[in-house]
Amino acid sequence: MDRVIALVDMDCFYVQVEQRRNPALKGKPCAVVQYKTWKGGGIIAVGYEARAHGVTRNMRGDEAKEKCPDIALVRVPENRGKADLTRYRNACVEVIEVLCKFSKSVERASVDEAYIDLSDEVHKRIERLENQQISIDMLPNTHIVDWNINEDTGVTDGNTGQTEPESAQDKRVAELFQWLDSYGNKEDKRLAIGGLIAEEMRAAVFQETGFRCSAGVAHNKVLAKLACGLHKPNQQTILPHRSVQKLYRTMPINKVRHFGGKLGQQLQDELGMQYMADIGKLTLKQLQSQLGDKTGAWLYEIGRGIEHEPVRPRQLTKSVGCGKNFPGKTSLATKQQVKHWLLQLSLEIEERLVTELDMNKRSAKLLTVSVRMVGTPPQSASRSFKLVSTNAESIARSALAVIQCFNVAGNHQGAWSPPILTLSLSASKFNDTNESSTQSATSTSSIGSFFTSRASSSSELDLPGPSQSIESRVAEKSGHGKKKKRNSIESFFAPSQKKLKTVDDGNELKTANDGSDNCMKGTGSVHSGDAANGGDCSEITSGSTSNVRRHGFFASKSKSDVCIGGEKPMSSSVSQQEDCVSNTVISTPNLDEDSDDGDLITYNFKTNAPTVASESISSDKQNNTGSTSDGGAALFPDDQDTGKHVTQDTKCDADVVECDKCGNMVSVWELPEHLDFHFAMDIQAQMNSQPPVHTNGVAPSVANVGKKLGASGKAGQNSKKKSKASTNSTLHSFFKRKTDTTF
DNA sequence: ACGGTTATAACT
DNA sequence: TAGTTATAA
Repeated sequence: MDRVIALVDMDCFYVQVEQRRNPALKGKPCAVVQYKTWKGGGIIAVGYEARAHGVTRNMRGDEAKEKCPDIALVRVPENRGKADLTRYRNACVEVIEVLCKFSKSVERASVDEAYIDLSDEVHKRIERLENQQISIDMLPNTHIVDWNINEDTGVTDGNTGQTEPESAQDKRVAELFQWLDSYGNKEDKRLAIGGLIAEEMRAAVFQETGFRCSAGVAHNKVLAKLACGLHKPNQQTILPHRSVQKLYRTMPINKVRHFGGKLGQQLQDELGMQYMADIGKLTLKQLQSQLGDKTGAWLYEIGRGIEHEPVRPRQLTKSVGCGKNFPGKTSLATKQQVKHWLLQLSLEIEERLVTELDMNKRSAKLLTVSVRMVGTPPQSASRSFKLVSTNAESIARSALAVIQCFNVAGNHQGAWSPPILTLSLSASKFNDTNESSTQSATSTSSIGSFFTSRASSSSELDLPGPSQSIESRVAEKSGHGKKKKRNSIESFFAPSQKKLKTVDDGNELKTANDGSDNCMKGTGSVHSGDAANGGDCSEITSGSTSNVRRHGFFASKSKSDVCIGGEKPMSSSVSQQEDCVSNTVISTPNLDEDSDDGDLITYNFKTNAPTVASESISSDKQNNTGSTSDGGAALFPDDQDTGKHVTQDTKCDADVVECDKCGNMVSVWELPEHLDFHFAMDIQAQMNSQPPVHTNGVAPSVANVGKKLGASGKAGQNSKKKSKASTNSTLHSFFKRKTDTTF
């Protein structure tokens, strides 16, 4: 009771946003839907006029039309084939900004809700206004949950037989008056002032954004939220501590925050509870023995209207994610589809991350890919990897690499087995790019400085955002000890940047920035111990020796060679290991075959991952999928869809980009290899024009890589060819082949 | 076929 | 500690 908390909830937010954009919709029954084809689209917001006709969320557009023929259905914008909620997120920012004028601690709870801790503000006003009375007209839209009047909607109390609107208003005023006049404790007075501030906040929100909202004011978050829902559009409710028990007596458990799911069901099913008041009937011991010490203690207090969850000052989200469902028959059953959607989602993520860096000076460090697959029940799983580039294609490739283990379909035929029902990407672990960026990667080693300088100079040519963030990470990481050197080497193999025009289904043109590959992080250590140390992996920095972007080929090698964490997704963790073969450097596929999709990555991934400590089996739920820990390479023969597939794939896949180097259209999934081609071409040109200089690390590195690669060459035929990779002739043959198949 | 997100606790 | 899953909104 030491706090005064307000929960502001925007009324049918999306609808209001649309009505503001199109004023003609104001006052009319309307709803916002996404996707129109399936039964008129799914409703995600309903205006109050439409609610009056029985339209609800979780209803299809068609049903809404039946209930309310006049309803205006506004469609959520669609981008890259998926719903795009940017418009609403932006509107939310407007609101949050207004709220922040009233308190330092504003927590964005969702796109349309925010908690505000008004304690400090209330305290200030008490000192200033001292004994000033709070009059009813200062709380024009405020309701009080009091002890002697039946709350809950229009259920007549049987007392007065007046007209609805009037009686309601009279009741509100009467209660408010009674409360203001009767309270004697400090707590209620503070809540009253909180209500006053809430009125001001809501007025300001409306004035500055045009949006109406409701609010709840109480001593904690749960009660503020509960109170807010008592009087909804454009009103607010104060819930004094004294009124809690009365309210609880008729409040169904599942209506309260935290009790809407399993917990609430459990309380009802196992403890026979029905209303919130029932919680308070059990002793602390009883609750704890039934639900555990922690939950029990928490429940005990909630039952008494007490809760301590703090309002966490945070206006920005902790993660940026996007996803899409592919229900029923639309499930993704081919690699083509999976790749296509991964790219679409990645494009949105990229856009949002760039904006994030731009607007809030921060960048995400982790990318989590989640999938839900057909099964009974549907199976979910997620994998994450260190994010080193916001580049969509890079993200998409890495994402594919880490979820390919879930595809148990025959490698060929481009099938994806259990079909995917949901695909989503989420970027998190944001770090401010402000500070860390400046203190460059002061790698003292000659090699280090050599590559470092190269990297930075080349990145200057690129888009400011992403490239800079990469550098900052380099600096950050190079900070501690021995990893520095590795970074330098990694940077050599890491992709450089290059701008590419992406043609999306022939409709949009987009500029892609750097090409550093995500999923490319290195632990640098070969033993499991270190590797298991998950997040400790150093990242590959972006370095370049040419203006061409390259990853697949050389990058892969460096990974398998040095055993740089490579594609290994973040650390150990059960399932991943299953896919892993062993940390031994196994053949690294080569451009030759896997030219198709950046599957190359996947392959490496498997071979490397195992560096992690071998533990656990852990539940692994029902994960059929990769579970078959067939450590062998057989499991994921990583679609070595060979040459022809490549061409075929390229043709079928609409996700193609134009290579700046040669002007050819190339599938983004082949880009790394394609660019390797140019890169190698350049090297060859250099070699031909001037005698080989194998002095300081540079050339040797390349040669080394080539060797290892060859030694561990994938399967028969090509491995031979590879083994000579370090020689000119090999390079030559490589070019030749590439040229033949790709062009 | 309740979609798209976001957050946090729990488990390992 | 941190990745993955479950829960809740």
